[in-house]
Amino acid sequence: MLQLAFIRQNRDLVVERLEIKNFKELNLVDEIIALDEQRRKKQTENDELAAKVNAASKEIGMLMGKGEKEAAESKKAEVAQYKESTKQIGEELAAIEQKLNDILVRLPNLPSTLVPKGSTPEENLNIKESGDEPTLPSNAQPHWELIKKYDLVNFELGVKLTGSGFPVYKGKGAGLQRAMARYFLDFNTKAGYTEYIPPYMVNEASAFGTGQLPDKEGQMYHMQTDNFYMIPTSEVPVTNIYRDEIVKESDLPLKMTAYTPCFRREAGSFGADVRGLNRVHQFDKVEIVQIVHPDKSYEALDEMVAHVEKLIQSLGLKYRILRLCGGDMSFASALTYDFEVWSAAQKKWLECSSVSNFESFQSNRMKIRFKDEKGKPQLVHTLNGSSLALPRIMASILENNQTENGIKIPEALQPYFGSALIG
RNA sequence: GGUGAGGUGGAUGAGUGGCUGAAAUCAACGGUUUGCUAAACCGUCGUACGGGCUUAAACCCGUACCGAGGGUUCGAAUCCCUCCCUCACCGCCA
Repeated sequence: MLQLAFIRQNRDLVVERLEIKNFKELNLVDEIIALDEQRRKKQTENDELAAKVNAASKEIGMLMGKGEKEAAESKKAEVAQYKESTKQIGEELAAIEQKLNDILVRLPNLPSTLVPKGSTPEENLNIKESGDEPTLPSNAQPHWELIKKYDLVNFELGVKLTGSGFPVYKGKGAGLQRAMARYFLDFNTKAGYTEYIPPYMVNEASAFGTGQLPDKEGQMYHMQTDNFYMIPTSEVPVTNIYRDEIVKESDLPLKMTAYTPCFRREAGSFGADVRGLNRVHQFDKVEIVQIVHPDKSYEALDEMVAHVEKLIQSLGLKYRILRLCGGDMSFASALTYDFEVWSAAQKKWLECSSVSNFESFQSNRMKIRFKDEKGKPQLVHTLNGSSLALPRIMASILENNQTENGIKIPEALQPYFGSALIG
C-alpha cells in the first residue's frame, strides 16, 4: 500500500497518477487526508491523557510506598475521572484508524511515469518484437490437436479427476514439462537466484502482503477449514519470506527463484481463450523475485527483463515485449512488462511472463525494510517476474516447432528432455 | 488426534504487579590498542505513531508494543479468559 506520509505531502500527484491507472474512486484520496488529520489530532489527545494517567499512577505507587494512604486514595479518584474519557477517545481513535486503513488498503499502487495511459490491452505499448516466424507444414495444427496426436496432455482425464482447467500431463508431455522446469531453474540459479521450494498454500497475512487480498479474493482457491489460500503464483510465498524483517543493506539485492504450481480460479473466461493450454486453473511456473535497495529497483527491473528475454530467445521462440498501460496493470504494480510468445498455428500471442516493479507497495504491507547508513529503517523495493510460465511455452513450442516427422525440441532443452524430437 | 512444556529485543536468556522498554551474555556497529590477525578495553546498539516543527535532518518529549485479542487494577511482560503458534512425548501416516 501507499505510504500515508507520501499521500499527505503529494496529494495532487497521487490523484493524477491514480487517474492513469484508471482508478475511479479518486475522492478516497481526500478522504484519506482528512481522516489522517483527524487521526493525528485524536492521537495527540489520547497520548496526553494517557501521560496524565501514567504520571498519576506512578505517584500513587510512591505514596503507597511511603504509607500515605489518604493522598494515594485521592489520586486514585483523580485517575478515575480520566477513565471515562480515555475509553471514549481510545475507541474513537481506533475507529478512525480502522476506517483509514480500510481505504488505504484499497488504493492501488501509483504507476511510474513510463506507464502509458489506457484502459484495455490494446493500449499496451509494444516496445519490442523479435524472433522468426516459423514455417509450418501445410497441415499445421493448434497445440490442443498436437497434444492429442502425441498423447502429451489429457484434459478430459483432468475433468474426471478434478474439473475443467486441470490438465493431466502424460508421457513425453510430462517429460517436456519437467525438462522446462529444470532448464528454467538452472538458467535462473546461474544468474545468481537462490532456489526455494515454498509451501503451495499460504495464510491470510501472506496473501495480504503481496496484494492478493483484499483485492483479488475471488481469484484464489480458499481452504475454508484452515483459512489457507492456494498460491496463485510463487511470488506470494517467496516474497513473504522476508515479511516483517529488517535486512542488512549489504545483503541487497536478494534474488530468489522458485518452481511451483499456480492455482487460479479465473472466473468468467470462455471461448478460444481457454482452449487447450491457453488458460487453465492449475499450471506450473518458475518465478524470479528480487528484493532491492529503492534506488536500484528500475535497474533491477531492466536486468530482469533482459534475463527473461535471454531465456525466451534461447528457446528460439518469436516473442514481443509490452509495457502495460495503466488500466491493464495489476493492483500492486508500478511498472510491468509482459512477454508474449507467438503461437503460430493459433496465430495468437500468449502471455508467458510478466515482470513488475512494485516499488514499496508490497514492502509497506509486509514491512520489509533495511537500515540505511544512518541506521534508519527504510522500505525496500520488491520485484518479480515469470521465468517462465510453462503451459504457454509448451503450446508455443508445439505449434511453432511442428514438422511432418514430429515436434522439434529446442536445442537448449534437449539435454534436459533427453531427445531432439517428439515423434 | 491425545498429553505435557513454552512463546520476552538480531540470537541466547533473566524478569511473577510500580524502581522494567525491559538484566546479563553473544552477535553487530564505532573507537582505543596492535606490524597483521586475534585478544583486551571503551562506547553505541528495538520498532511504530504523535508532538516540539516550519521543507528536511539532528535532537528532545510523549504514547504504544514482551505471540494475538479481551479482562482485572490507580498501575500488567508479570494476574484472569479466549484464540493462534512452537517444541517434546504418544497415536496415526507419506
